[in-house]
Order: sequence, then C-alpha cells, then structure tokens
Amino acid sequence: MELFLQTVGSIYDETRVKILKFINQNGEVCVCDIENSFEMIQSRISRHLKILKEGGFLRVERRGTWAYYSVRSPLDEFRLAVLKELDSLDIEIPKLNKGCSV
Amino acid sequence: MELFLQTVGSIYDETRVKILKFINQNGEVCVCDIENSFEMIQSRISRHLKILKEGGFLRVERRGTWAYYSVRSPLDEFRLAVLKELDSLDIEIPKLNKGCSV
DNA sequence: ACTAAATATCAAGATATATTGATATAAAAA
DNA sequence: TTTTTATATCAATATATCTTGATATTTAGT
Repeated sequence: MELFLQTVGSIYDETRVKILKFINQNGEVCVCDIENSFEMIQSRISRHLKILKEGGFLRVERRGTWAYYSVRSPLDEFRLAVLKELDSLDIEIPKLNKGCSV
Repeated sequence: MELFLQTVGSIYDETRVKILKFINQNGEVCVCDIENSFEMIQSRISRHLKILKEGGFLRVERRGTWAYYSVRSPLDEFRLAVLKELDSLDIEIPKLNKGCSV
C-alpha cells in the first residue's frame, strides 16, 4: 500500500507530470537541462526529480558534476500504463533547452 | 491535465484505495454497507465515494433512500490498469458487512 | 404534514505537500 | 588548497487535503 501511494503520489502534481513526460520524450537529460527548459529554480526541479525517482519512474546516473535522469527500465505494467496515459494526454511540455555551461 | 490529476488524486489516499478495491471485489454496494464494513463515520465514507466518483472510477445509482455505488463501466485503459494494480496489491480490505436497517 | 432513515454537504482544526531562498555537498578546474 | 559549477537538502511559509461533528437534503412511511 505504502509503495503504491508513493508511486501514485509521485505523479499527483502538475510539475512532476510535465517533467516525467518531458524525460520520457527526450530520453536522458541532466538536471540543468530540465532547469533551463522549465525555467524553474533548481531546488524545485531537484525535489521533484527525487520524488519521481522514489516513485519508481526515474533513475539517476551521476557523471562528473552532472546528474542524468532517465526513465527507469524495465518498468512494471502499472508504471508503463501511466507513461502511456501521459503520452496520450494533451499536455504542453517545453522544448529541450540545454542549460549546462560546459 | 486537470482531469488526469483528478483521477490520480482520487486514488492517492489509503482509505479510497481500500474502498475502491472493496467495491471492485464485492460489486455494487450501498453506502451504509461500506460504512458498516469499514467502521468509519458516514460523512467520511460519503466524501471519499464522491471523490472516487469524480475520479471516474465509480458510479452511483439511487434507489429509494439508498445510494448504490459500483465500478463504472466501461472503464478506459488507464483506470483498468489501476484496478488491476490494486487487485495485485496485498491490501487488507474488510469483509462485506451489510449495514442498512431495512 | 410529520417523522425517521440514508446520504450529502459544510465549517473548523489537523496534517501533508509545494515553493522559495539559503545553505550544504560533491566533483572538477585553477 | 581554493574556487567554481552542478546538484541536493533544509527551514519557513503558503496551499491543499483529511477528519470530525454538525447540519442539510432526500425519500419513504405513518
């Protein structure tokens, strides 16, 4: 139950829905890319990414100073259904706008 | 987006998850049955049923003084996936305990 | 019309979650 | 070792949601 609620809670937020759809569409991105694409402050992005990761949707890989987030794989049936639903929704997500200075 | 969040929000609560699973297992039940099975006060049950209905999972049919809730049909793919996931979860739900005085 | 039963709604307080700005951590470069 | 860049975490405030108890509504029976 607790895990289910954590999963569901992770997608019960407009910002997170957009971020998840964004990453699902663009593939692996680093935090500053998201920060730049969404024009949100870094702490806010970081928090939401953590929640999506703990919700089982995302994984991180650190390379150097950067943290690269991508959709976890393989995904179970339920989370796949969520992504499929998100894909079908008419949600405006920003264009990928690379943001890191290197 | 708004509709999606409403759907997701409706299952982002332990009580509602249990009620939804309960109705999905037992079929059509009236409010007082739920009230009696869950041993919760009526206003609380009523509120959660409303949220699940507005989340697109349940429908009501009034017959006399009674309100009978059941899983809406047909359900779209996403909500079906939710029910399937709930079904697979090891969640304790109470036994059906008929509660109306008639 | 009056009463009773079933259900829905409302108001108030309690709890959880989101946002922001500040600070901490961690890795790379100078 | 100091500085810089990227990211994470924390504290405070704002906002949303849940629970309860009281009240309103609806229908049936007398």
